[in-house]
Amino acid sequence: MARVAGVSVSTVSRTINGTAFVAEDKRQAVNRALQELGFQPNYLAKSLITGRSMTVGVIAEDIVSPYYADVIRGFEHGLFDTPYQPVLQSGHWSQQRESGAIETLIYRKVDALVLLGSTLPGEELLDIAGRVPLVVFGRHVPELDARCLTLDQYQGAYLATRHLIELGHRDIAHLRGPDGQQDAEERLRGYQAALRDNDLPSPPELVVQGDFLEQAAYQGTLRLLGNGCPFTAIFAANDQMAVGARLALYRQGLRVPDDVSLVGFDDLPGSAFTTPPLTTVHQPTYQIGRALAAHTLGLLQGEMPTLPDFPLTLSIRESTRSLRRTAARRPAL
Amino acid sequence: MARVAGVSVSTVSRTINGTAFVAEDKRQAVNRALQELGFQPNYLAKSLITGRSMTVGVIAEDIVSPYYADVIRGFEHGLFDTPYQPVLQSGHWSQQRESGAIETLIYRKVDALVLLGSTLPGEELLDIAGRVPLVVFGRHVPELDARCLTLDQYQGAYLATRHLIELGHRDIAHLRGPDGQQDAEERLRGYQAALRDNDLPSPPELVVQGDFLEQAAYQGTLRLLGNGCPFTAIFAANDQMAVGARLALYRQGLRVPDDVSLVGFDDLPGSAFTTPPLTTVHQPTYQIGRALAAHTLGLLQGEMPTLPDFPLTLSIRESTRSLRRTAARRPAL
DNA sequence: TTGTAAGCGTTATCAG
DNA sequence: CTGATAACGCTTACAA
Repeated sequence: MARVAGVSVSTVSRTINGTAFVAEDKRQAVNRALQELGFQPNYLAKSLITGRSMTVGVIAEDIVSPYYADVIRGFEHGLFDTPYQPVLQSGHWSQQRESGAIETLIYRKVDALVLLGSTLPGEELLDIAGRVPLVVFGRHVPELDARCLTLDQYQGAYLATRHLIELGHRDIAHLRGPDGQQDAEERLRGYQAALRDNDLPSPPELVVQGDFLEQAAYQGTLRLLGNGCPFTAIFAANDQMAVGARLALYRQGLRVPDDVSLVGFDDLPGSAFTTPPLTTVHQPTYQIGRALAAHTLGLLQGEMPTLPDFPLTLSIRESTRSLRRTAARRPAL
Repeated sequence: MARVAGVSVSTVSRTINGTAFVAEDKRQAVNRALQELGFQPNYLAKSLITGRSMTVGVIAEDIVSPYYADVIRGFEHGLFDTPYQPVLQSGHWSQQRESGAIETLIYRKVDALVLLGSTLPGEELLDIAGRVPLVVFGRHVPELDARCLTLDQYQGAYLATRHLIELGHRDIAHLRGPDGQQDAEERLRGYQAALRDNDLPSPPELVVQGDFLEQAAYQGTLRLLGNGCPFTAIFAANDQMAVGARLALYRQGLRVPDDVSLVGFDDLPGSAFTTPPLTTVHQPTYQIGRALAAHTLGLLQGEMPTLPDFPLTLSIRESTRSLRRTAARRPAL
């Protein structure tokens, strides 16, 4: 390449990277040779010496999940027109897979690591943060406070439940997420707090276990309808579970929202198009993705950026309605 | 590292990679030092010399789309327990973005490239195939026949339409995908062929334009209902559009399947849980992902693997019903 | 079996 | 402003 242009390799490097002034004629000669050979510098050699790979690793619990997918989209957009490239990997909800993915990405010399959800213990995350700039979403580690973006799940659940209460519902069931999962626990607490604050009972029979997926919510709703404890509304711990519940209600001939009001959590892309469109707690996933990207970029430039706060809001659509216009009743089996 | 173990760098390299026999005592010394220092070889230096990065680039039109997400999941699973790592990028349905993503990945020296859908012209793909082992899904390029995995969209659409015809429907509308998009055109052709083969009319007013998204399908269905041309069934070009149509019908007080039967295409993860569960053309996306992974692996090992055939099947659920049990009628406005 | 030394393709340093 | 030349951290002949 340098030979074709008739200059030294250093001059080629300088023209390509604009690291120093190069005389006009030499520069043109280099550019001509560049064109002619379709030359591309070797990224590996470059990174080997600069010590930076210009990539940022992103590990999502599950790339398939529409929830994380939207965060990823925001993150990607945030990195457009930036010299940095996102490199995605799945954690597959497994500590082992997640550790593996992290090691791989560090091994590949990513300049920063972004975790979209994490099943790893805090100390392990702390250890990783010592090896590579780390940004975490959906998981709070006290020692990593400035690098963790979390949403107030408790508040979101409280909002959702209060909405139902304000509509006149008194018997509100909850389809909860997996046992021990941080978000699931927070959402349960928010639900319970809203009931308590309004002097409403919260019988344990009205809380049924789920795993954030449709199938379990479907089954759970059927059990709920069968256990003899009346209710007029359901707060599902996420939209996928709300969809499962909605199908169970449909199969039992119960109308939403006429017979049972239904609220979800997440506001997935599809939730505005369920029948009826789902009232749900909106998570600004795309914006979160962009904020994570901006934060990472700042970190990479040696700044000490801070993460913004994202309050959760309620998207009120058509799956909830005032109880005052319909008689409170136990749904028919 | 070599100093700590008291051996030469070559011996370290040989123990790590098992490239040659190393005396037991030295090997142990090396392993001890490895542990002690938490040493990790530099991937960049290694790849620089071996010329292989042990990564395979995957570019999906849209990582957010549940359709591609499932293919990706299959692909990732297919690469588990393999020295190869997938590296994902989005093409964002734009030729420019897609080209950019491809260049980046080639620049990063991926050992193979997998395209999940592509908007690029065939000749460009051909050019890329000359630079790096290429596997393409959802796009057929004659010169790259052995590397292209495509599904018979025509056949799938034919199946869906014939199913409706067999149920007694005669006036079947079609919500088509974007103009010029290969799959969309094939599905339209399959729909038209099924009608023709059964001596059914296919008035152009019953075909409305869409873009594979819910919103346009919603609007399109409203137009369909307003244009005075009666129909008893809708074949949507994909599940997302079916969902949009279903909401429009709901808003107009039309029941599915009682008043209008509805068929989708793709069988997305959520389509089994819409209300009612959607009858749709099933694409074995996860299996496809695994097949693509196996094929890529074969290619990387210098084999000449062939891609399997995936016939499309119909998942008959609850959004379609026989017209014989209900009077054929023009849906009320 | 092991060590030495020559690269891999860049950028950084330092004379000129 | 430009050209040698030394790294970067590894693998792989080639010797020993």
